This record gives sequence, structure tokens and C-alpha cells, in this order.
Amino acid sequence: MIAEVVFDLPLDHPFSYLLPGDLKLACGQRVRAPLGGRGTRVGVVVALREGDESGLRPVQHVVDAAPIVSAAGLDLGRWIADESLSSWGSTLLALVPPPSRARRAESVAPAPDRAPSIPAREPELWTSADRDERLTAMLAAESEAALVIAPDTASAARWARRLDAARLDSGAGEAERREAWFAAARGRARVVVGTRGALLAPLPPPTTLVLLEEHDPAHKPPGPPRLHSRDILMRRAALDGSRLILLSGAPSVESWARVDEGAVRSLPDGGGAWPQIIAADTRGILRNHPLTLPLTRAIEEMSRRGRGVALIVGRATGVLGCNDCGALLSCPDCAVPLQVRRDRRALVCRLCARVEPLPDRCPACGGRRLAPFGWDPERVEASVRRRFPRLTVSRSDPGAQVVIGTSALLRGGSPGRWGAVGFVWLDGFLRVPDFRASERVFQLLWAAAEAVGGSGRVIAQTLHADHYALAAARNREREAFYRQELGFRAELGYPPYKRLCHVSARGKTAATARALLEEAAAAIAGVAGLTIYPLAALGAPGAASAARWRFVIKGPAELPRLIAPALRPFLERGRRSGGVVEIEMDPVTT
DNA sequence: AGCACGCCGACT
DNA sequence: GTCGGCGTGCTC
Repeated sequence: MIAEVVFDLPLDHPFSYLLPGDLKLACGQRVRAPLGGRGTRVGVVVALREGDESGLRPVQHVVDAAPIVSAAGLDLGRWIADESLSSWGSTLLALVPPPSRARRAESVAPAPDRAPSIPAREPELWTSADRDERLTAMLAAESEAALVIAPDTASAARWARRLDAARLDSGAGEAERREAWFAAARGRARVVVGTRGALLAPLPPPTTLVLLEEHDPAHKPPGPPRLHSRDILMRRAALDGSRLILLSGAPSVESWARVDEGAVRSLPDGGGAWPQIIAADTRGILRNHPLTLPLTRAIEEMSRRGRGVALIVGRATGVLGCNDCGALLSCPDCAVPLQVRRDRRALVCRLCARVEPLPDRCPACGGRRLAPFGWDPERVEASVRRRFPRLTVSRSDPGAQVVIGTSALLRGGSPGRWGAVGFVWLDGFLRVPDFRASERVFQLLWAAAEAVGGSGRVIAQTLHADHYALAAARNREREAFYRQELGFRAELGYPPYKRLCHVSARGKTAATARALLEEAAAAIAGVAGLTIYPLAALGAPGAASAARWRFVIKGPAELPRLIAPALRPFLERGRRSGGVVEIEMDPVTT
């Protein structure tokens, strides 16, 4: 018997091994096998067959007593690899718990059968403020097995506690995690909670699949599996006949578009009280002090009422804005903010690589106060301390009266967690050089509103009091936001109307990386239906970092299939002088 | 991705 | 005369 094994390599073909007569195994099981020089590696068995066994090396030993992925999981992994131009092996191995260090597991385990085909169910989008409570109640009442995917391990831990569920994520202990995995496969853990790494958890279908906070960019970090958790679950649900529930107060524009298309059903929202969302004009204030009058008042009032205040500070961004009119310097073609390259005294578009000299006047109003910097947490803390010497002010103590931190402060709390949330410099989030900046701001404001609850207050310090994301959040009008945002995306051909793909190369020198990437760009130049943007150096172009170059491809839904034939050779190491090409499909970070 | 094989510079 | 650089090709 011959076992076909895939490894965590950028090679997309299986390797054949001899299966010793006494070794029984099934597809989806992990094995350790010799590969290359004298090492051995862990791989997943994707096929078993009879055939010519001459010249084959034997599998060394079995890693897990039972298949770690089901037949359906193998298929889903193959689809993810195809869709993201990744390899089957690196995809699968990123979607199973790491092998235990224990010695050889003894084998013999039947492969779980593929489920009989079950009619697909329409995915659901739950947006109501009480969605978490509804989900908890629903899962308690259901008898169907459920897989709940959280954006991060802290959230997975909270949900596991809340649902009294087993954990499959890396925040759990290795033993607990493996036990939960196999218990789920045997139908002995009804509800399991995990992060991305649990997307292939082998629950017997049909199941309920849940994606928490589906808009969260943590659902698509770089690296394998190189696809958004939402897309993986959509596919899994469609193949499984599983029910898919997406949860988010302010969903991704992609998911909203699916509702518009009728591919996803949106549940009616519950209503309830909505907080005051105040736009506080920062003109002439933010230069010297981080607090406007409305925010100062909110802090005073909340401290009287014994309620905490969260001050949200973004990271300083390398973009230039005008302190007089609030305009930010954007690329006229791509509408994304231009990035400051100080060493070159230039502004660069990260999408089309357009380069402009650093202006000394605002192109919109002619003002001279162009400012690249915002308020960082340390500076805010010192300033708030000075203004409120009698309050506890902290960047680390979540129980302080005023807590200063990033948008992470809005995560995972119950409604009313904060009495007020202040965005010290909302424009910092709007100025992020990413076409999703408005969406992100809308989601932050929505999360803040939910975190303060109906009796709280949200203060957004901004020069853009009339920005549509702010207006829509203030008026609790989701439709208004998505209508405008979808219009913008349609006009410029951004997702969800087109798909994007980042192709990058890094090498020993900038020249080798660039040359390699130029070759890759040339390889797809003839493919119809694509927009290929010019090459751009990645990161600050200091000596070392300029060894990374990138270009962006824009294309239709079938983008992966269009570019795969030409680009696969670049991913599977060819004859090349020290360069590595990477492909990131549907990137959500710039 | 590792790792081995394979041809050109400074060292016990 | 060797040790060793990393360029390129392969791994069942």
C-alpha cells in the first residue's frame, strides 16, 4: 500500500511513501516521514493507493491515533489552497492542532465517512445588539453540534466559559485542545470554541457554524490558511449542509453586500436604546491638548457617576493631514491617503506607486499646517493626568477611572462596560492609507456605542463631523453607511465588486527582489480581465527593508484561477537568486 | 522551506 | 594545497 502525503512546504504535490504491512492508517491522519537529506517531517495522508512500491521510502510512524481531518476537511483544505494559491499541505497543517510531543501513537481508526449530501441552508447575519445573548440561548436550546470561531484567543476563552464549551484554540493547553478536537470528531463535545485554527474541526455534520465579530480583521491574518475565515466557513457550510451564523453589529461591507444579493439572510435588529454620539470639533485644540470640551465634560460626569471612560488612541500613521481644513493628502487616482516618505521628501501611493514631492501647503485650502503626527497613548496619559489630577488614569489598569488604550478596549465587554468612550483623534483612523478606513471607523464607532449602551456617551474628536460613517453611526443607520460605502467601492472597483491580491517578493537585495517581482508581473501581463498595478517598494525604503517589493492585482471573482497557472512556478521555488515570492489573496491589511 | 551538491577566494 | 562562500536543484 502506498500513502500520498502532503507537507508544510511551498510544494503543492503529494509525496508517495511505502506503508509497512503492520501500519494501518486512514486518509486525514498525520504521519512522520523522511524527506530530503536526512530529516523527517510531519505530513497529512491525503490518499491511499495500491501501486508500484519500488524505490519508495517507508512512512516512519503515525502521529495521531485517528485522522485529524475528515474527508470533507481534506476537500475543504484543497479548495482553500486553490483559492489562495497556497499548497494543500501548508493549508492543512495550519488548520490542525500541533502534534503532541508524545511518542508514536498506535494506529487503527476508521476514516469518518463523508456525510450524505444535505441541502444547503442560507447563511445568516445577526446584527442586533443582543446577538451574543441570542446566540447563547440558541446554542443552549439546540441539539446540533456547533463550532464557534472567535477572532482571538481571549475572546475564545470568554466564549468557552460562557457556553461551557471545549476549547480548540492555542490559548488552551495542548492536551485540552487535542482532547476537544477528537471529542468533537466523535460527537462527544457538542459545542466547541476556537480561533481560525479550528476551522476544520471535524464535527459530524450537519452542524451550526458561528463566526463571532465577523468584521474583525483578525479573521484574516497573513499566513496560511491564506483565506478569510468567513469564506472558509461559507464554503464549509455549503458543502456540509451546515447552518452558518455571522455575528457583527457593524458587519463587513462584503457581508452586507451578500445580504443585498440575497445570498445571506439578515435577521431583524432588536432596537433598544442608543447612546449619544457626539462629534467634537478639534480645530485649534488638538495641537496643545487631547481633550475637547465635550470629552472633558464626559470624563467629569462619568467620574461623578462612578463610570469608567475609555480614551481610544490610534497608532500614529505615516500620512499627512491639514490641521486647518482637515483634508488629508490622498492619491487622486486611488483615493487612498498618500504615505509620507520622509527620507525621500515625498508622498507615495501604496496602491499605484505614484510619487509626489512633499508639499508645503495644503492642496485643498492652501494652509501651511500639514501635520503627520497624532496623539500617542503616553502623551495623552500625561496630559489627562495633568488635567484631572484626582482621577485614576492608566494605560494598563482596566479598572482606572480613565483608561487610555487602542481600539482593543472596545472588544469583548458587555453593554455598559464603559460610561463613555472618547476617540481622541478619530481622523487618525480615517487617515489610514487603506480603502477600508471608513468601514473601520464605522465599526469602531458602532462598537463604542454598543460598549457604552443606551445611557452612555461616545465622543468622537474630529475635523470630519459630517463624515458619512460618523453620521450613520450617530443615527444608527446601517443602511445609510453601507449604501454610500458600496457606492464608493463600486466606483473605484474595490471589494466586494472586485478581488484584490498582493504579490510580494523579498530578496537579498532590493534589486533581486524587484527583478524577481518584475518577472512575476510579466508572467501575468497577458491575462485578460486583470488590473495590474505598478511595483512599489514596501516599508520605509531604508537599505534593508527596500528588499521587499510588491504589486497589487485587481480582478474578478475567479482571480485565483486566472493567475494561478502563471504564478504557481514563482511560488514553487525555481531557478532564482535568493528571492521568495508571496501571494496574499483578499488582503484586509495594507 | 531545508539541505545537499558544486564550483571560486583566503587560511592552518 | 584545503576550508567555505552561497547559487541552483531536489525532496517520495
